[in-house]
Amino acid sequence: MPKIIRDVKKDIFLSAMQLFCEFGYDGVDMKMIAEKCNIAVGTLYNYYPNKNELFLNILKVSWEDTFLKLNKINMLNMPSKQKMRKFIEVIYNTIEKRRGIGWEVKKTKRCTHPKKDNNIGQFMQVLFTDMSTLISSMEKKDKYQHDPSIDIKLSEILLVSTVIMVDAHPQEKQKNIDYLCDLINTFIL
Amino acid sequence: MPKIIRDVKKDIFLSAMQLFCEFGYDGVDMKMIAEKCNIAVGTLYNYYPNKNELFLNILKVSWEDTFLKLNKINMLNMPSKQKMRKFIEVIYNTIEKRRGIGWEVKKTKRCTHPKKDNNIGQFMQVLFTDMSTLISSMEKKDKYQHDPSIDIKLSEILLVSTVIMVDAHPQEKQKNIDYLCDLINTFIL
Amino acid sequence: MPKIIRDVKKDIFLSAMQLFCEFGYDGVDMKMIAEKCNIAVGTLYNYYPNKNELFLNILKVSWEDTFLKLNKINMLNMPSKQKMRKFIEVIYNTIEKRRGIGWEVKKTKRCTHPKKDNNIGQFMQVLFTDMSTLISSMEKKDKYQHDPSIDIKLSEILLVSTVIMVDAHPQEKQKNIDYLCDLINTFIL
Amino acid sequence: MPKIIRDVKKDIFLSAMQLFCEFGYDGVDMKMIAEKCNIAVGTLYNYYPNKNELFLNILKVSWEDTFLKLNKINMLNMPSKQKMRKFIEVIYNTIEKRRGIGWEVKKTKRCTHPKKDNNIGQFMQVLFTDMSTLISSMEKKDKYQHDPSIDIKLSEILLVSTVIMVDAHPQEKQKNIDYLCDLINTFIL
DNA sequence: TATGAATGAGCCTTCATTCAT
DNA sequence: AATGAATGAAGGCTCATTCAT
Repeated sequence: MPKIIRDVKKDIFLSAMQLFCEFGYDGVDMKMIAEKCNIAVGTLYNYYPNKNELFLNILKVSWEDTFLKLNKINMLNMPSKQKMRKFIEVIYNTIEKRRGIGWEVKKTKRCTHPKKDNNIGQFMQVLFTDMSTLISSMEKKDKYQHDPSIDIKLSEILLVSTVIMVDAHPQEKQKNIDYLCDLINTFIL
Repeated sequence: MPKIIRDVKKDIFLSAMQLFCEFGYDGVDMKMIAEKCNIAVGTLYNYYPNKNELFLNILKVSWEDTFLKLNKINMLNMPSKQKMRKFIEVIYNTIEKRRGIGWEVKKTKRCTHPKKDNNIGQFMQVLFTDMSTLISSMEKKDKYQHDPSIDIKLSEILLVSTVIMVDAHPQEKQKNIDYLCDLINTFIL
Repeated sequence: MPKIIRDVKKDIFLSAMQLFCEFGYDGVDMKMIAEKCNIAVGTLYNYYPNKNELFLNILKVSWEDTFLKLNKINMLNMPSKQKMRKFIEVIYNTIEKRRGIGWEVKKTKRCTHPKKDNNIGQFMQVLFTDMSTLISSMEKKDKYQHDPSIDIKLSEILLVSTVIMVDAHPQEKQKNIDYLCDLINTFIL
Repeated sequence: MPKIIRDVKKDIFLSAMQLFCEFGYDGVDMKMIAEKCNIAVGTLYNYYPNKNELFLNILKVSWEDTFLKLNKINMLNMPSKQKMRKFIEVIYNTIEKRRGIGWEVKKTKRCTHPKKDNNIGQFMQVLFTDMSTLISSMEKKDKYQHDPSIDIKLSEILLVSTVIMVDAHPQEKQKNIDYLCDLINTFIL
């Protein structure tokens, strides 16, 4: 019978995630997180070296899970368009769950805070790249077939468009997904 | 022979714009702006009442000009797709000039600081709405014709997609525009 | 054997009080208070949410204690004039201890900054009112007996007169009190 | 026919007085004064070396006039109590007209801002002294006759009490004056 | 490990005063 | 004398991070 030991690190992770989702990076301070976990501020720093890393970690883990699912879909044997729809559904769900954090997708290299070296933008780059690798396995229409940048661009467009749909029209999930499919399928065979 | 008088207000405007573009709203402080203009911090406040207004002003002016152009295009007598291309070119140019500021798009609904409510998000709402009004005059494909939300969604998707293209692939302007046209034309007749 | 733990909150309270007494509200800044306590500015804000609250707190606590004493006196069974002397002694002592803070009396109605509305004036109103309630239980001379404003006016006059006596003639406590008694007893039976 | 030349110095004086009356010393800034006079801020400094001197000047001139009147009354041949009533009426009127400035009466030596050497408190000392000289010529009741500090104390009490009456009960002028007479006459023969 | 008070650099904004024109 | 833009020191407050217990 396993002893119920509170997994503080997880606790922090989840609480911070909720807060970041609701208020965004700058809208959350370490005290809020600590309070939500019922621990002291100092304790946070026993598990995560700083606010930035904590945020980054949340971002990474959130998407790791998503990528697992995307990979599975990718291995299925089905037409690209069908795959793409499944793709989009998974991405939509992820962003829907993460709300606020989703927005940080739009912080790329340029918008990094100059003083604090937050490498969030860097993470986004990785996210886009990973996503594009998956997309690269889908067949494109002739016109785009030989364009080396099509995959990364599709992944970028898909992600930011999903984010804004989730944010601006949260009630219309199904329709949003349909739009997004139509949108991306423009390029898919 | 034009008098060479330094137009401080313009100076501030431009310097601030560059900085906001590069570092985002939160990444810029009034001292940075003042230093970039070689003026004292206090001087900034002779021209703009506060940081938020300065930013908002940059945003507004940037887009005012753009809307003038978009309106002109809208009145032209030509097929929707042609119009749309011209549209996208204008928008692309605007965002290209303003770069990073585009990212503040994220300040829409959810992610506004609970405490310091700068009304940037409010501005973005207006921007999206105005844009969608213009788009509403273009004929959509049958499938989308009776969807009341299509215009606003197209404007949202167009804007965020343009922002990310400009940001991530600044060297491929022509190709980006082509993609964006293909993307949006998916919905246009 | 009492533990010698520095009570920071008390420390701040006392230091701030001394400074406010000496220099008035506007003459004191948070840095001065912090320096007097040998703490960082930020620490102040761990104990009091802002300068105004800190000041108000000092004001309130100072007078809370005083009102307890005044109430006790009020319940005694003795001629009004005797009561009044006891009253005045207590008030004099309070003001003597708090000195300069008394001057903030001026923050009543009119002279409040239009912009930064600290509610010191509001507090003074309450103070005057409470005081007048106590005074109302004392018998007035016939001439003033039916005047509804006599109590509040007496409390106002008593307080400001005490403040100025304490301030201008700190060495003559006994004589000051005698004057004040004569002054107020003009109206008391 | 005298040319109508705007007396700028007088203009500044009057505008500043009105503003100081309404908003108090700290509630008025040089720009407000300049705007009220329709002159540039810099121009103010051609007439008054700084804000403090301007304020002081207003204070002095305001009271100079009052002292002229008080002196006249003092020379009249009438019972002390009658004189005193006339006295109080003049003082009441002065303070009533000056409202906000009246309050600065209560800034005595202690409450001077430490950094800026404002000698307002100093002025108040002079005011009290002058006033007490006038009062000294009135006959006191036996009990107080040989008290060297009675005159200054009476002047202090009279002034601050008048200020608070004017401020707190502006509608009851006549009654206020009656109270003040009763109050001070306690000491006058 | 946990605590949470302490830190202090940093931010936005104000305003009396100066000075080139 | 008049102008009013420019100055920059201050002031109130925040918050990521540290550290003694």
